[in-house]
Amino acid sequence: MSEQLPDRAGVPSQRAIPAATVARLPGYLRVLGEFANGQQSRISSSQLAIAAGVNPAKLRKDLSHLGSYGVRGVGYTVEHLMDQISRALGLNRDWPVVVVGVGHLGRALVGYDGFAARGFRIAALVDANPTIVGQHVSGLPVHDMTQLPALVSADGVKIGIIATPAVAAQEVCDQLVSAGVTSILNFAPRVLTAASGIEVRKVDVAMELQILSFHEHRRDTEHRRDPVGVLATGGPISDGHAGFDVRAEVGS
Amino acid sequence: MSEQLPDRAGVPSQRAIPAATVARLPGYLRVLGEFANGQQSRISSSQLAIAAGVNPAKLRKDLSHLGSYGVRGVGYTVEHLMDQISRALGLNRDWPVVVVGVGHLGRALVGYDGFAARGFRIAALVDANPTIVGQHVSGLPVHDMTQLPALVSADGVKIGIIATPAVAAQEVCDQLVSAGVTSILNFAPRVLTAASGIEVRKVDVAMELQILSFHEHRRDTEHRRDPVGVLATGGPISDGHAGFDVRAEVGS
DNA sequence: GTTTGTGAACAGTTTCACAGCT
DNA sequence: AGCTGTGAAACTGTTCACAAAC
Repeated sequence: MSEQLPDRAGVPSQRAIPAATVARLPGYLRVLGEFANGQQSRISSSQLAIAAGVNPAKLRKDLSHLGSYGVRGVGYTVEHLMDQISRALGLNRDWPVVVVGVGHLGRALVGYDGFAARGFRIAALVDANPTIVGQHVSGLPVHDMTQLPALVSADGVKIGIIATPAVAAQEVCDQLVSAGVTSILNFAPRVLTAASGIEVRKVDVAMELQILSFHEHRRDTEHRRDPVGVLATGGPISDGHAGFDVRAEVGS
Repeated sequence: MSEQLPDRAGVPSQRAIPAATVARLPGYLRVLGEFANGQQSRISSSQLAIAAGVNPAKLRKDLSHLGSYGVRGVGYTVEHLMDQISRALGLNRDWPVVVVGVGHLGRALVGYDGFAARGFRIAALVDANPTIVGQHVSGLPVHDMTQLPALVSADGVKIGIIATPAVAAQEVCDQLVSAGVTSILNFAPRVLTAASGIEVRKVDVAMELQILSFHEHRRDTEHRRDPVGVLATGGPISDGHAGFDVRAEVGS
């Protein structure tokens, strides 16, 4: 941030992008894609920020971490910005992905178009259930778990998705890691333990609903105690999208 | 935190639970449930913290915001703690939920057991597609969008789930809000705009994958430039689960 | 002895406000 | 004029370390 490594070549330093920034870049990228479709070739920080649901200053600081330079007095070039963000995220290549667990959720994931749109290609489907193995889902065959190491190494798969029941998740995680996967997206409601170099992220619907429940509950009890205004209760949860106007932009 | 409101009755203040804490409470609750199943009635902060994948100090601070008191030298009572967390999250009641969009994803959600387990009851399924309307999914009829206001008010639904294609999401969001829903979980890859009192959370698979892609990309480029160690690149992304041992506990 | 609860130090993130460039 | 990039301030969140309680 303040530490500006000189960086070997004249390449703008992409060292040390803050975690919070990385988590927002995909959102910017999607919104930029919409502007590009709308034939717009230049965009200002406030235009993009409002569309992405963030504060303009935050957006500019985020972009500054990429070494991405807009033009003062003018704004950013939509295409150039998309290119820079894609590069920072490593999206200018194809990422083969293996999906373990081909139940309802796994099928929903396989059928999701947003996958291919960003360069994620489903390289293989794997399941432990013998009645599912051998089926074809969206044109892809479902393999047995024993095939996992071969499938992963054949395609150089580094990203795995766990869409199994909770009880199987840790075992699947271990097998993915020993097959060579180093990034995991876990949909099972279970804490996963993995070696320290492995990046594990989770999507947990029940947890999200419980957070919403908290808000509804708070709303109730506050109305009861304080019918006029809102007591100090701390801002939005977790991702911390700050609403900054009457209509708050939320989500990505 | 430092401000200790005296609070009207002798009730421990549950004012101002930090957003980051609220986001972790569901995880604690699940892990506690596992210990309860295992017949364990008392638990220490470090035991629970390790199982939940967080730092023990963080866990204790989180619990202290609930006014939840353990016993020094002993630990916490599993059942009492579950009760306190449930209460803080508003889970000691039933929450009817409406699901809009009954495609692959919607069906996966409807079939997900974790729902009912925490008191979330699917009150209604709604879809805009005439070929889906009238079908039964997991025993529940799919209603037409025009029925939304009636369904929501009949059951006092406050929580809505959007599982539609991206193009429909904002329109659905508006309709949910005008029907009386005040908390929304959005699965569509689209920024939603809603009135400031409405709580919107999102689940975005493509975004999660892109964050994993960033990590894989960074791993690649670092190995290339710095084969020995790891350069300063900032910690884990977003939720900030700090690994604090050789095996990092991740997820919830 | 053990373990909690918490002030204080630290780290990360957001926002402000303005200098600097077009 | 307009808009970006960025120090500095403000805020939020995490971790340490220890006094207090059992």
